[in-house]
Amino acid sequence: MRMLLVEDDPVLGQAVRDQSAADGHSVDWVKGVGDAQAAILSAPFELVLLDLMLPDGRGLDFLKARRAAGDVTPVIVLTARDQISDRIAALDAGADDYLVKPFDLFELSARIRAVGRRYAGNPNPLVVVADLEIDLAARSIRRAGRAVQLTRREWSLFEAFVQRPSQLMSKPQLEERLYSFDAEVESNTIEVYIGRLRRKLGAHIIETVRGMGYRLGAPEAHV
Amino acid sequence: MRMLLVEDDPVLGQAVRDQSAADGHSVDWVKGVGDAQAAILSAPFELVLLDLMLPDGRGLDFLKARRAAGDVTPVIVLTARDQISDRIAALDAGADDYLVKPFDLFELSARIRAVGRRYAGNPNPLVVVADLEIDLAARSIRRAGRAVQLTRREWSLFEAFVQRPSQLMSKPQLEERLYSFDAEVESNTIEVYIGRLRRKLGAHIIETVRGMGYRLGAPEAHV
DNA sequence: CGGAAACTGACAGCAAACTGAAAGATCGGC
DNA sequence: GCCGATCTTTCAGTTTGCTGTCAGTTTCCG
Repeated sequence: MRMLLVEDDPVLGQAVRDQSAADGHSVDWVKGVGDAQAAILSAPFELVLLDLMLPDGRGLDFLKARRAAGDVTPVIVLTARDQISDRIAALDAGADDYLVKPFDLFELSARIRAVGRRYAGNPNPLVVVADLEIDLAARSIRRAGRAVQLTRREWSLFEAFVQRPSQLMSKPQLEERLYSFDAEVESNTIEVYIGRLRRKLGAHIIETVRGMGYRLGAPEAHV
Repeated sequence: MRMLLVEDDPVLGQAVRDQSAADGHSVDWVKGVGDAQAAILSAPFELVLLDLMLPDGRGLDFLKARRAAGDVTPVIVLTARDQISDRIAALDAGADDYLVKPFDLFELSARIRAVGRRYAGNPNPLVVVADLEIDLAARSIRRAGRAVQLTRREWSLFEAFVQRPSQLMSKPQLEERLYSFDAEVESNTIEVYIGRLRRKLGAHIIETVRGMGYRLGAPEAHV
C-alpha cells in the first residue's frame, strides 16, 4: 500500500517507516504540512498517517482542507493528545481512525490492515438520480449537464441521501448529521433546507414521507 | 440507524441505549451471545455494539463466526480490557472500531457517526414476499421493481407482519402496536389499514383468518 | 338463511410540512 | 478593523394529505 507519513518526530517517524516497510507497504515520509500538501499533489496515496502536532501548522486544518477539497483518502491520525474532545474533533474532521502516542507498532499495523480491508476496491462512485450526476468524492453535482453549486449545509444534507439511496431519513437523523450530537436546533431548519435542495436540484428529487422523514427518489445507476 | 447492542451490564446498556435513541438510532438490546445470534437472524442490523466480556460466551468468537459467515455488518467492540494484544485481536477478528470502558457516551456517538459515514453505500438486507422486496432498515418497499410509498401507520402495521413472517396477528395485538398502550381506538381502524395495505401491496399479501386475525403470506427468501 | 365479521368509500379535523421574509452569523476583501 | 456578500437559522402564515370514524355493503360459516 502506498502511504504518506506526516510526522516531525524523527525517532517515531523512522520506527513507523520501518514497521510499515516490514509489512510490505511503501512509505513517503514528510515532516510538515507544507511538504504533505506538495506530496499529495504530486502523487496519489492510498493511506495517510497524520500527526496532529506539527511545527508548521495544525494537522487538523490540513485534514479538514483535504476533506473539503473532496479528497477521500483514508487518514489515520497519530497524536499525543488524548482528550475526548480531540478524538471527536479528529473523527468529525474526517479521520478514519485515531491512535494515541505512545502506541504499539503492532497496533498500528493492525489498524492499517483494517483500513486497507475497509477500502479495498472502492473507486470513486458516480451516482445518477434523474437528471443529476453526483460525484461524492469530488462533492460536485451536475444537473442536466450544468454544474450546480451547493452550500456546506445543503451538501451535508444531500450527501446523507445519496450515500444511502432510497433509505428513509428521519428528521432527527438529519439533524444529527448537520449538528453533531451537542448543538440543538429548535426550529424547522431541515424543512427549510429540503426546500432549498428541491429548488436547486428539482422538486421531485427528494420526496416527503409524512410523519416519517424524507427519501431520495430511486437512483437510476451506479457507475 | 438500526443497531444491535450486546451488553450484559444493565447500567451501561441503558446508558448506551438512551444516548443512541437521542441520536435518532433504534437500538435492540440483548444480554448475551445466544440472544445476539437469534436477533441477527430474525432482522437485519446496520451496526453491532459488542461487549467482549459476556457471561454466556466469548464475544470475540461470536464476531469471528459472523465474519466467517460472510456478515459484513460493522461492529464496534466495547470492552474493559485494554491490552494492546486485545486491541489487535479485536481488529483482526474483523472489528471496525474499539472502545475501552469506561468511555464517554459522546465519543461513542462520534464513533457511530464515523462508522455510518464509512459504510454508506452498502446495500441493506432484503426480505422478499411474493413480488415485494422489503428493506426494513431503509423503510422502503418495491413491488415488482417499482417503489411503493407507505404512510407512517401503514408502515408500522406492515412492519409487524414482516418482522414475524407467517405468524398470526390478532386485531388487539395490532392495535397495541399502532397505539402504544394508552390511546384507545373505538373503531375498525385495523380493518381500514389492512385494506389500504392490500390496495398498495397486492390483495393476496395479507390473508384474513376470520375471527382470529391476519397473517402475512410466507416470505420466499432472506437475501 | 341469518347473523356476525370483515371490507370499502367518503369525509372532516388536525398535525405535519412548506414557503417567503427577515434577523443573525460567518467570511472575505480592502 | 470595517463593510458587504453570502450562508444559516428563525418565525409566522399557509397548505397539504394522513388519520380515525362511520355507514352501508359484502363475505363467510354455522
